Amino acid sequence: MILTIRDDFDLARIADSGQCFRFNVCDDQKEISGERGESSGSPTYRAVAGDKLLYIRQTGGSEYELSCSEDEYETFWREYFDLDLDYSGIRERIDKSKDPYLFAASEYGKGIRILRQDPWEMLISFIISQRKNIPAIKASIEKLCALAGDKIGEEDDGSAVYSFPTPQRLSRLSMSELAGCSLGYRDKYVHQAAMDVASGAVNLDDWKALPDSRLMEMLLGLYGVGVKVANCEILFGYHRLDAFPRDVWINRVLDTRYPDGFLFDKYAPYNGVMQQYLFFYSRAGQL
DNA sequence: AGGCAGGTTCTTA
DNA sequence: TAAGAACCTGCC
Repeated sequence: MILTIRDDFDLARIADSGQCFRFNVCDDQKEISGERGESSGSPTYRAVAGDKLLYIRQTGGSEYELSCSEDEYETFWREYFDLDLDYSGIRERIDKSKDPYLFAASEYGKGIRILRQDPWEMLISFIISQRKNIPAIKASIEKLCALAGDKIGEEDDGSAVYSFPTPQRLSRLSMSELAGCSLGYRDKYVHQAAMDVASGAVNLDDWKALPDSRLMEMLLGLYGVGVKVANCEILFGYHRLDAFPRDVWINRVLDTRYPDGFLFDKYAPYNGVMQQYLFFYSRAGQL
């Protein structure tokens, strides 16, 4: 299907923003419609979320070609891309003269959106993320999916695409199988989280109703979840846009650029969006 | 070869 | 309550 998106929306920046680990650019000139028309310019991206698979490509200024049906777009991907929230309006809250660094970061990261990803998938992904770089995180997640997910598609080269494992499937993996996914010392965290969710002892959907402070408490009660991972889960898994995960990059920015403090009050309830701009900008070497 | 990567847990004072 | 060490693995 063809879609028009006028608000901030940049596939390359979203894919590289660090909030998602199964949203990648396709190597060669992947065709979406199947016709072998000359696909000029912009590359195709592949997004995998839960058991959904999407190919998407920018075809014009604000026009995009998606591999899904209009029905699947309306029931899933529209919400996934958070297309009902006005990100350019959020950017306009930044005062160029009063906060020049964030302004520059927001210009650099224009087009980033906070995807509405699944709490379960985000929990496992960010437990795995601790003390790993992004390629290593992605590699571990793909191994888990291949081991405990279902085949949901096939690439042009014949390789299979797998869904993210359900809690039940993941909880049934042995420790040696988990070790085979290069999880390192995180294997026990992943196993315990899968057991907790699969058994029903933890119900991540019920937690959607909790106030921020209670949600944070519950997350910190999980084995292998500390403050940073909990904040990532709150921002990316529960889409609470004021959460502000502090990792090494963000701490570096706060230390060097905001010695007198970041304007959290000013940017509420969208501090998490600002965090994404800062993270993306600093990680690109702009410090 | 040693250090480090989107941290958290465990141990010790 | 607060530092400091230990932790898997892969890649400079």
